[in-house]
Amino acid sequence: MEWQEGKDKFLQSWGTLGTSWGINRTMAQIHALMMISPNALSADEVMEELQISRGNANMNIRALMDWGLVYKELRAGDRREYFVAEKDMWKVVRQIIVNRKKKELEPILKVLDEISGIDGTVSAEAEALTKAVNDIKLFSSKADATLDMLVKADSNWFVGTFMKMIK
Amino acid sequence: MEWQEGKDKFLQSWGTLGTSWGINRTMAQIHALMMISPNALSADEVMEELQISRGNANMNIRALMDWGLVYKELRAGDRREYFVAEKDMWKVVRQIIVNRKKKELEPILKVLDEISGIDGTVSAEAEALTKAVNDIKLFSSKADATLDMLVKADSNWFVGTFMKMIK
DNA sequence: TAAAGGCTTCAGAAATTTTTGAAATAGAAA
DNA sequence: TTTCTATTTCAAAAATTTCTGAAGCCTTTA
Repeated sequence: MEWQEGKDKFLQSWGTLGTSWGINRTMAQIHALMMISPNALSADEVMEELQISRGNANMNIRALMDWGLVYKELRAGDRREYFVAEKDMWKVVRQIIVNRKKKELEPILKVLDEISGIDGTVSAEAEALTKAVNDIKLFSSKADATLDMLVKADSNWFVGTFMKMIK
Repeated sequence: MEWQEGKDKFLQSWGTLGTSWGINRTMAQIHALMMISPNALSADEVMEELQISRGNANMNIRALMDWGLVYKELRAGDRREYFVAEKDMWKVVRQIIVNRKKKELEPILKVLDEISGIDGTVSAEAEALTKAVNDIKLFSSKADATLDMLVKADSNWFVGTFMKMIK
């Protein structure tokens, strides 16, 4: 397989994967492009490579920086900005966990707490709701703790201790 | 908080959560509705409760059955079909992992395998691509193994052994 | 066999998300 | 200060996803 073909296939697949996880195709592709680029890229290079508009490139690069997956790099004597992606997969995944946990797990836990205050003794429906909410709360707080642990753990610890355990 | 208010809040939040994970709002809401319902529901009840069309209800209930999250229940002397959701959170999450792993992780691993066949010695670009692909492959196969383990494990084992470990 | 009740399908409509491109803004160089 | 280059913003357009509703199908009952 040619390099160009492999690259295109990778960018394409990564975009698709992003889509099915609620991340927009372009953001995922920009990240993929930066992951496989040996040097920092300018907005123009991203636009050219992915055939997207300046606005689109700008907004998604910004979003990737907000997620902590891409950093800005400045060059002396050059007014343009360049960008590099975090390339350590473990750090990438950790960063994604931290972000999504904050944006999604925490709000739902808050809602569940509010709901679990209802009186579950008045009807079968209310009882079922209370039970489901409590089950989910229990599960979610365990998931939350597990993710915290994963995030704090470093890659070596994870690979060593955890992978040994599952053998 | 009233039961009705709690229920609405739950259905709404669960729908939103689904959306940010690439699951459509209605499918997530139907599942939520069935999770908190003490008895099996007919398509008409789902339509009524969520104010959606018959076609929409039918398609999403079918999809939930394909995912193994909802079962059909027949009643003697009644031609209608009723549906119940799997209510054990551990089983629900396991089922979701199995499905998404198959639909998303496996295809990407296949693509990565294909790409990793390129010659990484010809340019810095090709080398960077090869390295990134190999890193992702390594990480993904570990994730794959971890998920397999989680899926095979039962809830008690998980809570006991694993949670003890992270203390 | 016909009629009735319920389920499925899918083309078009509606809603939502993403992208464009040009104007506004920022800030460095002249 | 003015000009020039680059970045940001955002309303409108395009693309994509989801939903509707009615026609057709399938099964049971009369």
